[in-house]
Amino acid sequence: MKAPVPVRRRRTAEEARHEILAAAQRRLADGGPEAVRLQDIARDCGIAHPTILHHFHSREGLLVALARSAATALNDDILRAVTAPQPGTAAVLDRIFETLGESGHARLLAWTAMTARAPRGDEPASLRLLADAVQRRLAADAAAAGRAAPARERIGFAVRLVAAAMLGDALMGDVLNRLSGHADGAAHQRRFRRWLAGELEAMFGHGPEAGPRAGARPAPRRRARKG
Amino acid sequence: MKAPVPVRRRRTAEEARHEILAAAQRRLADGGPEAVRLQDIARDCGIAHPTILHHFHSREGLLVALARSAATALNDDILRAVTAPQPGTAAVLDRIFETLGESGHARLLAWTAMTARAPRGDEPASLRLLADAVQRRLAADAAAAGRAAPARERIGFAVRLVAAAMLGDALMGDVLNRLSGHADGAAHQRRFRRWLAGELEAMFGHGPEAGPRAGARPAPRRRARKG
DNA sequence: TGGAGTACCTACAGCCATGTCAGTAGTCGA
DNA sequence: TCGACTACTGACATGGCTGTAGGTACTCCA
Repeated sequence: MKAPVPVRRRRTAEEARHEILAAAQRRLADGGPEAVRLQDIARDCGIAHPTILHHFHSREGLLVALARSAATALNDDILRAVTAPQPGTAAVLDRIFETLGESGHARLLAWTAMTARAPRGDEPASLRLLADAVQRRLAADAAAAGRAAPARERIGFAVRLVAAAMLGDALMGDVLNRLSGHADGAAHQRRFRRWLAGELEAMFGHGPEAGPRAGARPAPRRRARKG
Repeated sequence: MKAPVPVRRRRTAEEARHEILAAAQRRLADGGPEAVRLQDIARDCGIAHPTILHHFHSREGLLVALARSAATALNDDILRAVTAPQPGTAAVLDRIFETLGESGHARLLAWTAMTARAPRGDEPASLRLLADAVQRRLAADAAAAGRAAPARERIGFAVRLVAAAMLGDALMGDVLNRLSGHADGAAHQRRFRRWLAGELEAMFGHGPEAGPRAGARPAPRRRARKG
């Protein structure tokens, strides 16, 4: 009845490490930090737990690797979300939020921060790169519209604001929803992101009316100014 | 040499529970969730670990109590920060950030969210109350200045934005600093809060010039408008 | 002042997660 | 096809953490 599953499946070391990390990430994301147990991860991967130790030397080694992989994965995701072909601000926020929330990156990052297992600052300063990208785009748009480009520092702060807010929201969105008295969390969070997108565009003289008012309108169509 | 420390110190049950929770909170705040061990907490309190079990029945019981106490403590802190006698926006942000960061409430809350040990929604919707308070103040200020009061929904969103951002910053500020390429984290975070305060005041037509520009000025003196 | 109640203790039991060891079985090159 | 290499395994050792049992001492009240 049961298919003759090969008793052993042999992977390359890299494959094995990757599978194990993925399983560990899943465990961490939806079970909290205490759920990262070698035996469970091993079961998820269909291997014996000493194999994990073989590849990562110790549980601590696995956790460090996990933190590193989380950081780089997050970097990649963020950069991809921004480098993507000219989406609206709201779309960017949605995409970042999804990445952070659904793939558990926010949790990974939070856990990383909480346990002080942060990788040695050898990762690229991705938020700075991100701010650079945003600045370039805003400067181009401003030039096209005959306005002055926003100051660099404000852009940096805004990026940080969005990063912190999206992280906080991805991580503790449901708590915030409860504290706000909102029953339907997801919908409210979406409207919140729409609103934030509008405010950001207004903040940088980029919105449909270039005024400070944006309200909770559906995502403003900023492409109109260019077409 | 060693002072004749009383071998046993007898507390009321409430005192004991309180001490234990405080110690547990400290452990959690600066050691991560895996650092909440009965034996360590007991040592911190100068008691034997079965005493903790006597008061909380099990480790899980302690954790649940911890989550509850964290939620109410955070509520209290937030409300106190806002109910306080008319501080500037920047001061409020600083105070909330401190509460969140230094007393480890952000970490407690994050852990609560991560392990899905959230207390049953019986806590007051403190963010809603907070938004109410902010709305009252803004309405009064607007009336005094002969302006229209900001819409309720925008205030709610702004409160949520600030909450998420302050949580994210308190929890993962150093990570954000590294990703932004800022070496001196604390100073940058402070300037960031100043900037955010300015933007918020501008956003609600409340700043010194009521314009969208606020930059990184030192906290605007909005009391001038009233004196 | 004696007894009930309970905060607190020491000692111990059991469990479970990490880590070790010695061996097995795929893979690859000579 | 042989040998080296290594991914992988089952069985076991170990340590530490939670939880139990039974006793001790403090407090309060009749």
